[in-house]
Amino acid sequence: MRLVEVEAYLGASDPASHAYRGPTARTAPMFGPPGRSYVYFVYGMYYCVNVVASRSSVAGAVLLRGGEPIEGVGDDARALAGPGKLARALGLTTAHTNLDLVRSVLSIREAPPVPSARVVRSVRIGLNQHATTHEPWRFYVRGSPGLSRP
DNA sequence: CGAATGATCCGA
DNA sequence: CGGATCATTCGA
Repeated sequence: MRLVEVEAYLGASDPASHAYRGPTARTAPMFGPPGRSYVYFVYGMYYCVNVVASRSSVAGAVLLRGGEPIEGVGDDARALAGPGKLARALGLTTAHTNLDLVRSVLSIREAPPVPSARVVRSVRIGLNQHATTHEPWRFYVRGSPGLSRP
């Protein structure tokens, strides 16, 4: 798949982040080395996949919120549209948390750059409590069918 | 809009 | 321990 929507989460400075109140068993990967996965279970039925993106001991990760299928014709264009659906389509669960994404079963690779005119930067969505950060830490490809919100 | 559905975390 | 919470999704 091709990633078309992501959101950034930091640590102590980001009230909306799972890492806001320090490390726990669940959020430990967020405080570990970059390039690993952080997968968690929400709402009793969905998993969400993150890529840890800051150096060890500094919390920071990127939530994968949307993707477009690129292999397998006839794929539902919206099968990866949303963090819960993306994790489900990839078959990822908490069993896949804290895995090395560079040299492991999963791999994230560089792709031809998306023209910057098609990249939109906005505020994060789906956040409840906390004065949700007003920082524009959500990035997505304009018009993609793989977005969590069409 | 609200239900589904269960792990997690904090406060007591 | 108990209950409030939740970075979601789907269907009325």
